[in-house]
Amino acid sequence: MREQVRRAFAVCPIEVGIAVAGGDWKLTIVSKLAEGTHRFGALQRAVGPVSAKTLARQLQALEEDGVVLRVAHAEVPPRVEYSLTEAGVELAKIGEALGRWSAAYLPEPEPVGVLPAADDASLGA
Amino acid sequence: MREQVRRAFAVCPIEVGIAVAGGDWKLTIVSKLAEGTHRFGALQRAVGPVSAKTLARQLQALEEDGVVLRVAHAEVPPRVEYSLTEAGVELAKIGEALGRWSAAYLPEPEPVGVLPAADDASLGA
DNA sequence: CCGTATCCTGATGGATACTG
DNA sequence: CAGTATCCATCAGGATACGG
Repeated sequence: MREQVRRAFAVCPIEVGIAVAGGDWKLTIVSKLAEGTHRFGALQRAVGPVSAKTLARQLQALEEDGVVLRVAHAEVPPRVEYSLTEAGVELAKIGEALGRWSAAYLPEPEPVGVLPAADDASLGA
Repeated sequence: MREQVRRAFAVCPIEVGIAVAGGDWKLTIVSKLAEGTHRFGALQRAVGPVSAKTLARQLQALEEDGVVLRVAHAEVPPRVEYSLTEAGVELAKIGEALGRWSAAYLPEPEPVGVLPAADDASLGA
């Protein structure tokens, strides 16, 4: 378990959860792994615009906190597969809930330059 | 809505949720407010070892993201009361779920200096 | 292919002192 | 009481180059 997580225990369980899941990309990584085992490269493409360094670090942190499982195959070229532990599966559900929450309560900002479609009313009498 | 949140929309809803709730103390603040309206000072004591500056900033962010409601009373001495919006109430539920998750899956680290109780087995044959 | 090493930047968060 | 201003340390995260 990481030091950051250990320190959060002194405060409250919610902060522990934030310490584990709070970093950028982390819950997205977990939600992608909830769909199935991914290799490193596939995961990077699935998650979005995340750098390899950051993805690797977040995966290490998640592994150390018991959320993801890492299996390296001794092959050439190398193949490393990531999946969820039981704790990870449960955490993924919370991630899904958070995604639903933001979709429900935070209106997507209109992209700049996109005008609302004209309808009959806007054409006047 | 804050710029950080706006950018997260380009990735996925989960990252939006992280952008809103991911900061240190934020979910703890929300969970405390779920127990009822708090004044600034009371909230600071309830949350834990958070500095006034950080608490004020997190509250501003949460207000801007539509999670908390801030009501300032024109009195001397000043009185400011914080409470949750409907979105905040829902977010608090996710915070509770995260707290339960960490309590269930992350074993509390033993405080340094505490030794496991000796039992018969440890005394050897 | 799967990372790590290095360097860099900006954001976060605490301490302290101060204001309305 | 409820913050804000300033300074500061730390760290998260990206870019690039390189190693196994």
